[in-house]
Amino acid sequence: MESTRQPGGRGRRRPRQSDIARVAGVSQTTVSLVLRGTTVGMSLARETRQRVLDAAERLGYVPDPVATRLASADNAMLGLYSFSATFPTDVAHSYYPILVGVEEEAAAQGQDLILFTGSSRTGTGAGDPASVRRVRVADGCLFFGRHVPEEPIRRLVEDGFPFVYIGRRDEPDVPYVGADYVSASAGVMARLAAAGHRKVRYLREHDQAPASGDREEGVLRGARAAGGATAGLVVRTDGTDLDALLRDWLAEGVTAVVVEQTDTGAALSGLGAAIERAGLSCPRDLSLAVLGAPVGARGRAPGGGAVFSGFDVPMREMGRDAVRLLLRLIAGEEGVRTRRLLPCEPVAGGTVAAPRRE
Amino acid sequence: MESTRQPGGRGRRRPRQSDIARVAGVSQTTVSLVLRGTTVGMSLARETRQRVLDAAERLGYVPDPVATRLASADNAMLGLYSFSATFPTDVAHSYYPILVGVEEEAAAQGQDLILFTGSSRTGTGAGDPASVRRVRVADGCLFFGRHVPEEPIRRLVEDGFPFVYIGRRDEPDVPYVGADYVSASAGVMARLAAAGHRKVRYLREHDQAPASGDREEGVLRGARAAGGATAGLVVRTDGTDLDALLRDWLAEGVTAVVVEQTDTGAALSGLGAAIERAGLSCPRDLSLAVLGAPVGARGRAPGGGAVFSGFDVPMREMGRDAVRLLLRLIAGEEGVRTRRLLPCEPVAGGTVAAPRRE
DNA sequence: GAGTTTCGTTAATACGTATTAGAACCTTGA
DNA sequence: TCAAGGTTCTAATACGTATTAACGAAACTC
Repeated sequence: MESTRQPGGRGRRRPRQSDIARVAGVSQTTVSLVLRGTTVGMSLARETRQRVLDAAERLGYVPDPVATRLASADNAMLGLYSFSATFPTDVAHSYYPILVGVEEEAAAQGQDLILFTGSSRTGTGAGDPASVRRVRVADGCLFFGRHVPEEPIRRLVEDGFPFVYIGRRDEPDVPYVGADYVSASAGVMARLAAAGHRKVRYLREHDQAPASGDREEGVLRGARAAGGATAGLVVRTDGTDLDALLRDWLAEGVTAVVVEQTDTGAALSGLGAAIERAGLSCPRDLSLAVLGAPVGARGRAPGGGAVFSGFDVPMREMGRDAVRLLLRLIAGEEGVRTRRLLPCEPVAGGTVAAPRRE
Repeated sequence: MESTRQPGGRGRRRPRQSDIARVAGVSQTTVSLVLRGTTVGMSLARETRQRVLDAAERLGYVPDPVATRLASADNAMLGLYSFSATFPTDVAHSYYPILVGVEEEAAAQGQDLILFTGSSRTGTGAGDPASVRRVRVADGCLFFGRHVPEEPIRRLVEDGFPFVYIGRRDEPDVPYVGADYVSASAGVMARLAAAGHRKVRYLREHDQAPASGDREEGVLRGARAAGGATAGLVVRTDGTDLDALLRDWLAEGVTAVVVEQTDTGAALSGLGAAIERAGLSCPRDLSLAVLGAPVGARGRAPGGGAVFSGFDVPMREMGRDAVRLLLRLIAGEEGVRTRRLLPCEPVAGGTVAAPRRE
């Protein structure tokens, strides 16, 4: 690729501090001092300052983020690195609200966002250490995605580069902002028990992410607390025939199903379709609770336009909080709580009712 | 702020090329040549090369991406500036597929994206000239959003800053990648006429964007070509009572309605609701065509799960193509077609049928 | 009026890598 | 023996900004 800074022909080269210096009749150092805000002990004549500012304005100067960064300063840019595609192609892009929150808070804090792309490409591999290292052009970086290579993250920790993970992590020393899936999931089980359900099944996908493990732990904890039967509680959906599963459950006297909500939402949509195919209605024949309401699925519950019962994942707030935490880390603040779990809002919804009496 | 590069106390400084050079007993230049792969005309002794590689391996060298970018005069960063919020909060974020396309192509081309939020740091509005000028931190920039302040754009053109608008623009000298709404809309009218419709109405929102104007022009052109009645063809929805409108249309013998699809999709959803309230079915009682199928509205057509008839806006491809065009502009290529209109895919759909015979 | 402080500015350098223009040495051919 | 050419490497510099040390001039002290 041709150099950006030597555009052939018409296009003017982008102005740098030395250009301003020439126009204003001062040195590059002075320009830097004026634009950067004087360091302690430095003072500049008001008139000189104004001349520099005018020249900068006239030339349309904007600092080069890379050079600024190399000279070791902050450039008001936060990185955003996703281990899956940042903008997923399928409709159920469950991460979208996180982006909204990140953008909101970044804008409010006067930070721009650098979206690091290519993290999902097969060629370099998502966790390619060299790929992750790019994030250093930013002052700090947010990471998200369910599956994360540990090696590059460890490197960043060693180097002392400020970053925050969106979603709970097991590795020590990794700052994160996550959701308290354990409590929220236990709460869902408690509400099912309170509604009278004694035989409940938990449908989750085959997944190793912490977010999945936390939900399962919460469900099991809630089941124990409710004293209900827990044998065979958990079922994974890899290749399962959901229609057969549903029949078996009903035959066994299962009155409620808890479904994990993941990126794809495959388990939920699959089960919903099975319920409709069986000619059943929810919550009349079967109560349904969802752990983390799917973003696009409002009013899509089988057999009506009800909102799913369960809880809401505070994705937007996670995004916002992650930005705030990252900025404090960048600022080098002491005593910041670097591992945070946000509470999930319970959703009463319309897909859970008392079990039908035979 | 603490420097990232001086990890306090024990942590050893990251090795750089000069460290390798010292260990291997060569110059920094040689290290760079070895690690980067020799440039044309350069040759290195196999033995030297190996010594350097060994030293690099032993020291755990990883190139500093910031320095690399500064030295190669290529930040590999494209800007993305939206005149509305980059990540709209509401569900019908019709721009989303554009983002998908932009990210895909940027990743494929090894470019990162800088997202500008409009109101940054200065706290000024989205269209503020000072705000727009900030995009110059990137090598080039993509713009999108229906309503655009012209002044800052003109300024960028003057300065020769490479940028591409996503969506057609009227201003001369503004490179863009848009969709050919005129042809596509005319095509929809032609298909309606071919299906036997003689009395058609066009419902659009009150809007000044080129995308709206193009659709109207296409509809009118298509109507003329079909020789149908065009009097009172166009109706705008600002505050209109859609139920009354619908009644009138049916009384007049209107058999098909063409609806413009915009950001909000208000016209379409409003009309759909009116049709359902009137107890009518589509396409039995009224054919419905949409100019640019709404992203989230698949299977939401009134009275059934049909796909809307009309055309698809190739948003993803627009995003990809815009990135490609921008990179060619940045490279200073000559003879690039800088104003492109992409064809829209016709969608047969299920909401258009032959008019009902009385 | 010599010494000290303060003010306003700049020269020099650092950051880590890429690239260009040779230097030093060796081989070859006449 | 000398010029021509090739091979292997390095010195110097560029990239654009931040920072430190220092300098000249003016203002103050005694």
